[in-house]
Formats: sequence, C-alpha cells, structure tokens
Amino acid sequence: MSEAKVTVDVVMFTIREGRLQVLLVRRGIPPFEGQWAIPGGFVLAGEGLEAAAARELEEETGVRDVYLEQLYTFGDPGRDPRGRVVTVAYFALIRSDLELAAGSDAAEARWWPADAPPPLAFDHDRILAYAIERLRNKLEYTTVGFQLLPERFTLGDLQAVYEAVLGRPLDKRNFRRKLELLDILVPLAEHRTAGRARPARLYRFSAARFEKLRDKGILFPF
Amino acid sequence: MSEAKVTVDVVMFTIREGRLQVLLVRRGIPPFEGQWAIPGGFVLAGEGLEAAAARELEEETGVRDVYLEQLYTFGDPGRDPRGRVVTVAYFALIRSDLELAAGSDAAEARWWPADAPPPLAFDHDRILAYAIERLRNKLEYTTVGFQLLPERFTLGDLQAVYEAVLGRPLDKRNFRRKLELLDILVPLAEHRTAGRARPARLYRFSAARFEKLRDKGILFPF
DNA sequence: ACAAAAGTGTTCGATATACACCCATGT
DNA sequence: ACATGGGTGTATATCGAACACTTTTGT
Repeated sequence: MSEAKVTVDVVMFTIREGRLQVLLVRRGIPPFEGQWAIPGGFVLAGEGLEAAAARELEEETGVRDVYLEQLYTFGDPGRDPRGRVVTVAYFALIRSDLELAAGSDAAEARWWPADAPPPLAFDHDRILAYAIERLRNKLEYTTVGFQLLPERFTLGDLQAVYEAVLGRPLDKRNFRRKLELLDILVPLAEHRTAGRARPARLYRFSAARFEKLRDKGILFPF
Repeated sequence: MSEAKVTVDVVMFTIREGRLQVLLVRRGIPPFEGQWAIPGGFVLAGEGLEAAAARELEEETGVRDVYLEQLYTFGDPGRDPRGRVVTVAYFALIRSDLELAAGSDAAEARWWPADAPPPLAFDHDRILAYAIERLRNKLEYTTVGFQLLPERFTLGDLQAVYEAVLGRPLDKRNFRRKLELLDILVPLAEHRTAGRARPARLYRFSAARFEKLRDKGILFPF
C-alpha cells in the first residue's frame, strides 16, 4: 500500500513586540481537538505543493506574495492517528505591519512567541523547532530578514529583527558596516521619529541590487 | 481529493575514476520505459520515509549505513503521467570502495558522471541538479566528503574528492592546514604507495572528535 | 637520473570583532 | 536638562588566498 494523505503545514513567522512569533491555530476537530497546531491542510487534487502552502497561508492570514520556502517532509507512520499522513512543511515570513484577517476559518488563530509555544498537536513541536533552526541559519547567510519588515524600515528595525531571531545582541556599528558593504539597501529621503528620540532614516530593500550580487556569484552574502 | 501515491527517490553519489558519479537505473516498465531514472519506489505501509529511502538504497546497491539526507519533496501535479505522485527525494553518499551488488532488481543499473547524465525520466533532471547543488554546498561547510572515501584514505584522496565535487582545483597546503586545524583526522601508522611516487600516509576520520566540535558549537567547520 | 606524488611555511589582503562617544529630537 | 535611540571610526585578531621548493619512492 502506497496511498497516503498529503498535507502541507506552514510555519508562519513574524516579529511582534520585538520577538519572533509564530502563528498557531486551535484545532476545532479531532484528533487533538482544542490543542494548538501549526496551520495546514490537505493538498487538493491538481494543486502543487507550494501552491497549497500559499493557499493555506492566505486562508489563515489573508496575505499573499510572502517569502515561502519548503522546510522538510515528515512522514513517520503513526504521526497522525487517522492513518498515513505525509506532511510537507513550509515556512513563511510575514511582514510585521500586516494584520491578521479576522478568522476566516472561524478557528481561533493567534501569534505565539516562537520560543515559548503552548503544547502542540501531532509532531508539530518538532516541525516548529526545525523551522526556527532553519530560519536562524538562513538569516546568517542570506537576506531573508527583510521579509519580516514593512517596505520602509530603519536600520534599528532591521537590527532588532536579527537580534530577535538570533537571540543575541549585535554590535550596531558592525551591523551597519556589513549592510553598507552589501549595498542592498536604498536610503530614502524620509525619516521616522519614534518617541522622544532622534528621527531615523528610512530604507528599503533593493531586490535589483541583490540580484546583481547573486549574478556575481555572491550567493548568500550574510 | 487528497490521496496521493508517495515515493522516495534516492540520488546516490560516489567517486569513480576521479569524477563525481550518480547511480541511475534503466526503467523496465512504463512510463518512460527504457529511459534512465533515479532509483526510487513506493513507500510501504507502516514504513518511515527515511526507512524507505534506506531500503531503496540497499536494494539497489547492497549497501547499508551510508550517509543519507532528505533533499526536497517534489509534488507538482503532472510530474508523473500515472496520476498524483509525490516523491520525497534523498541523497546518499556511497564510499568509493563499495562494489555494486549484481542487479537485484534485474534492472540495468550503472554509474553515470553526475555532470553528464543521459536524458532522464520524469522530472529527474531537476532532482539531480538540486542534489548536486546541495552536495556542493554541504561540502563547503560540513565534513560529508569523508563519506565518499574508504575508511582509510590519504590526504590526496580526500582533496581529489573535494576537487571532483566542487569542480575546481584546491591549494594543497591550504587544504591540509584547514584539516589540521579541524583535528578530525587520525593519522595511521601505515602508508600507501601508488605507482612510482612517494608513499602517502593513511588517515581515518574520527567521528568522536567531530562530535566534540559539534558540542562546542562549531557546527559546520568546513 | 628522472618521473611522480608527498610533504611543508610565509606573506598578504579581507573580513570579523571589540569598543565609546556625540547627535537630533521630544518631553 | 535629560532621556532616548540614531549615527559614526579605529585598532586588532582571525581567516582565506596566493605562492615554490624539497623529499621519497619506483622505474
């Protein structure tokens, strides 16, 4: 017997309150009814895996066109009491300025700190741990960090993202020098003033310049 | 409809004749009958994905306990004319001293240069390309290269593996210094003499020392 | 003797890290 | 005036890259 059900689970990360947070939903049906879980669902007939993940993402958050990457496939027999279910896990990065659409699935959904989630259904604790590890690694040698910020952001915002995900403080001057060398940020004319501190210059990510780096073989500059 | 067939495909690499080679099988049945393909097959009921990959590996080569890592999952609708087939691809590294067991599947199987394979069935050219890319990346910051060599090997052997996979020459002195710093090779008393050249010292990989590096947070020293 | 691969150190540039003070604004 | 985060430069250590000759063996 080689028939199985195939699902996608999408670990959606964001930055809220200066911390890395993950979207979880409370299950409304057995198994694990009432438990928190990583959002996911069955792949439809004729639907690609990544398309299914993007669909779940949009159903859950109302958001499209975000960073989405395949993570790992979990298929141990017995991981789902309903029978053989193979799940292809993805992870996604949600910009911190995007609000969750009100529960389209009528299911309860909320952000949880990624390092302090509630008990999770199925083997979802493993999936979450794996996603966090992958995100940390990616952050160190890629530029995915920008995907967690609004289009316009300050260097302080960006550094805060890196610190939240990596879980350690970074040196401001070294961080900025590294970014300057990469030359993938475009300084904008505007500033943003927060609280009673000096206004900070806003930047945006330049996909074009990043592509040029890639073309020159500098694949993962971070 | 969420039922699908689940297969595992295993991209098996080795070093032969100083080149990176990949094991391919000629398909005996439709679809793509007579075409070359990456070995694989259906996941059995109650069988884990990695277990299925290890079984395919052993059926095809007679070899067990080799380096095996999940690569990516391909599930585009239409990738298999028989219907919805999701394949979880793995890649494996076969030591260069291991001989293929005579065709247990009665199917033709042979090594092909990884950079010049014949036309492949399904989307297997994509899978192979992805596996090569991953292997190259892994080689640069991990120690998987040892998995392609016999237990006892010379530094020249090891460098040849890296050069074959990366596709570029490496500096002998820099290569050796790096290894010395890592301190994961154990020099043996024996030497091996090849042709009419000076005999070379044999080494073996020390998994114990490698684990110590990992414990100290030096995850991927290469 | 010579062909073949083994073995061995140093220099240089680039990159990563550590570290402290002044600036512009709101209250 | 002071509290808050923004902004800036220098010195040092570490790592990677480039580079050439001697040694040991078989023929």
